[in-house]
Amino acid sequence: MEKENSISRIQNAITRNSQLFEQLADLYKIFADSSRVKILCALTQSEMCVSEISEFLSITQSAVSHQLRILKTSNLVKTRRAGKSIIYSLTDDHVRTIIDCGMDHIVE
Amino acid sequence: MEKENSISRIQNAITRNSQLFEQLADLYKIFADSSRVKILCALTQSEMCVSEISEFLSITQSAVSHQLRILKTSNLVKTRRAGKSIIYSLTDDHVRTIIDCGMDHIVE
DNA sequence: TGAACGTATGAACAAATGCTCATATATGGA
DNA sequence: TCCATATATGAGCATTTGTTCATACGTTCA
Repeated sequence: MEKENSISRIQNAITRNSQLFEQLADLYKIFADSSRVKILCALTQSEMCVSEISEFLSITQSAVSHQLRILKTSNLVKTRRAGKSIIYSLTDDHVRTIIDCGMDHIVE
Repeated sequence: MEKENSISRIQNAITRNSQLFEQLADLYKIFADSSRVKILCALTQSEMCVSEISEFLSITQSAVSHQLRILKTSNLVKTRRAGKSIIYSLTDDHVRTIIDCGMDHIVE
């Protein structure tokens, strides 16, 4: 009986927060691609412009731009113009935390 | 110049650990679906059998089973038989940590 | 052993995803 | 103003992914 109630509470929490889980899944979707993870990880160390990222990760400039757009739309990175280049950097430290969190699990 | 070297070091680290980023992305892929996140979050609170999960999340038994297989293959959940039921539970606390980590970002 | 229940699984299909290619936009310098 | 460089973007395409449906497998109990 006690377990029943407990589970009911969980169910309520989950159905009530269904939208929250969508958001959570959407956040992880962003990290669920190796190109994006590499980009984010690179930006963890230093801000970079598109061509730098492209060269270092050996990914097409177009592909990098496409991914950066996703990252920017999600507010994980921000931009600043410097002449002809556009320099990307992390919006805040959450990215670092999330990556570290995943790394911890992998190296276990 | 100093920045050049710094970036080179990052590049080396990234290309050398390319496989690591694949793994990281693969890990996040698992959390990148709302059904799986819900399942994992439910299991965060209590172990459950398939039909319980199915009922609580309003997801088909078949769909739940398919997702559970993915979670088990990834070693995020473990199973134990109890009569006709198979009871699923989290393998360890990493799942909790990762979910919390993402939640922190969302509620910011 | 046979029926009922709980779970797993394969095939098929629709939707989402990430890349490439071509091209557009924007900036700086001659 | 014209050209080169840097970045963005749309269309097309192949791959991946999650669900459904049908069915198989496994356990319990009469």
